[in-house]
Amino acid sequence: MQTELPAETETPDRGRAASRKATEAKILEAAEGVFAERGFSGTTTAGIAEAAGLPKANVHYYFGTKQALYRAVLDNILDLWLAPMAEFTEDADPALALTSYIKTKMWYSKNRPNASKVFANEVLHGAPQITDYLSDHLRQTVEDKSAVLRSWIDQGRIAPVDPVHLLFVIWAATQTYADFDIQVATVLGKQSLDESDFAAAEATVIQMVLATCGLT
Amino acid sequence: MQTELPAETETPDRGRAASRKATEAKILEAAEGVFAERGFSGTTTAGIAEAAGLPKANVHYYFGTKQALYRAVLDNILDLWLAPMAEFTEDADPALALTSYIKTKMWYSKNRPNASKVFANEVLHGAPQITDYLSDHLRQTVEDKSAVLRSWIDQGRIAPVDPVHLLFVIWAATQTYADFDIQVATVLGKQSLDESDFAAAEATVIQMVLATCGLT
DNA sequence: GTCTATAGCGCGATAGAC
DNA sequence: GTCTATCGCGCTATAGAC
Repeated sequence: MQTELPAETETPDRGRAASRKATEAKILEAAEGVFAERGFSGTTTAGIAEAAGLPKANVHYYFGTKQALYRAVLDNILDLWLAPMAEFTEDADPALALTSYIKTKMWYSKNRPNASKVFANEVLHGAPQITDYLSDHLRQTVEDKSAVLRSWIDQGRIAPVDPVHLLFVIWAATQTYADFDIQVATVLGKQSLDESDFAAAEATVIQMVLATCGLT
Repeated sequence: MQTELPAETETPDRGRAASRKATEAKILEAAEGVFAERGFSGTTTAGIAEAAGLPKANVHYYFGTKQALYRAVLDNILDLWLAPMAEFTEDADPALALTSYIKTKMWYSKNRPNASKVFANEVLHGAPQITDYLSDHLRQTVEDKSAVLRSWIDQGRIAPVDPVHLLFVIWAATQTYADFDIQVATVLGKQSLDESDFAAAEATVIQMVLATCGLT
C-alpha cells in the first residue's frame, strides 16, 4: 500500500514476507474457528474467507486446497497436545505434577476451545488425517509417561491405578469442557461457561485424580 | 411378495405395516452408522441407502429429507441417555448406584458406540437440533439427580464433591471410550478395543469415582 | 498479490415408469 | 411401494483481468 518495493532484505520482519505470514495466520485462525463449529465437511471455503475478511480465491491462493488448509490447522493443534505431558518426570512431585497437568489441560479448554473441538472432530470421525501422529508421537509419549506413573506406584508414592486409563480419563474430563461446552452450559442454565465454571470443573477433576492416587 | 393383500387387520405384526417398520428400522440403523462415521454434512443420502441396501429414492420416500432422518436417529438416541440416571434415588446405596451407573454407561460405549458418536458430533457442533432436550429434559434430570447426590453428602454417606461436575466427568470418562475409540485403541497399539480394554477402563473409572466419594 | 467470474461436479431431492 | 433418471443448487477450485 505505502511502498511498491518494501525493503525486504533490510527489514525481513516487514514487507512481503511478513504480510504473507500475517495473512496466513489470519486464515489459519479463521479456519480453526469455522472447522471447530461446522466440522470439515460442513465448512465451506467461502465461510473461512468471510471469517478471515478475504475473498474466497485468496484462501486457495495461500493454501491450495481445503484439505491442505485443514491439515495446516491440525498440525498447529497437535503441538499443543503433547507439550504439557512434559510435567511427568521420575523425580517430580506426583501431586504437583498431576495438579499442574490438569490445570494446563483445563487452561487449553478454556482458552483454546476451537483447537480442542477440531481435534475432537477429527478423532471422532476416525482420525483419517492424524493416524500417524497417534500411533507414533502420541503413543510413544503415553508409553514414556505411563512408565513414570508406574514407577511412582512401584515406589509407593501414589496408589495403584492403571496409568494409561488415568491419562485417558484426565483427557476426557478436561477436554469435555471445551468440546461439549454447549451441553455443560445448557445443563448449568447458562449461555456460556465463565471463570467460576472452569474453576469448579478444575477443582473437581483435581480432587478426583488426587483422591484416586491417594494424595489427599 | 407372497400376497398382494396381506391380512393387515388380522395379523398386524406382518404385512405392509410390519414391512414398513422393518424398512424404517433398517434405514435408521444404517443412518446411525453413517452419521457416526462421517457427521451430518459428511453423510450422503446415497451412502445411507447403500449401507441399508436400498436405492437412494427409498430413503427419501420413508423419511422425506436428510434432516428429518437425522432427527429420527437423534430421537432414538436421546432416550438412551436419560434412562440410566434412574439409578440415583435417595434410599439407594451410593457405592452400588454409582458403580451400576458407570457400568451401564460403559456398556453403551461398548455396545452402542455409534449412538454415542452421533450425540457427540451433534453437541460438538453446537447442538442445533437438541437444544430443547438439553435445556429441558437433561437439565431437569441433572438437577434432580444432583440433589440426590447432595443429600448423600449432607447425610455423610459420601464425601463432599460437586455433584454436577462429578456427573460431567463420569459422562466424559465413559463416553470417551466410544467417541475416541480410535485414539484409545491406537495409543494402546491395537486395531480396536476389546473386552479387556473396556473392563480395565470401567475398573479405573469406578475406582476414581469411589475414591473421590470416600467409598473405598 | 488481489479479486471477479465461472467452470465443473457432487449432492439432495423429485418426477414418473413400473 | 420400488426404482431409474434427472433436475438444479451449492460447493471446490481455477482462469484471467487488474
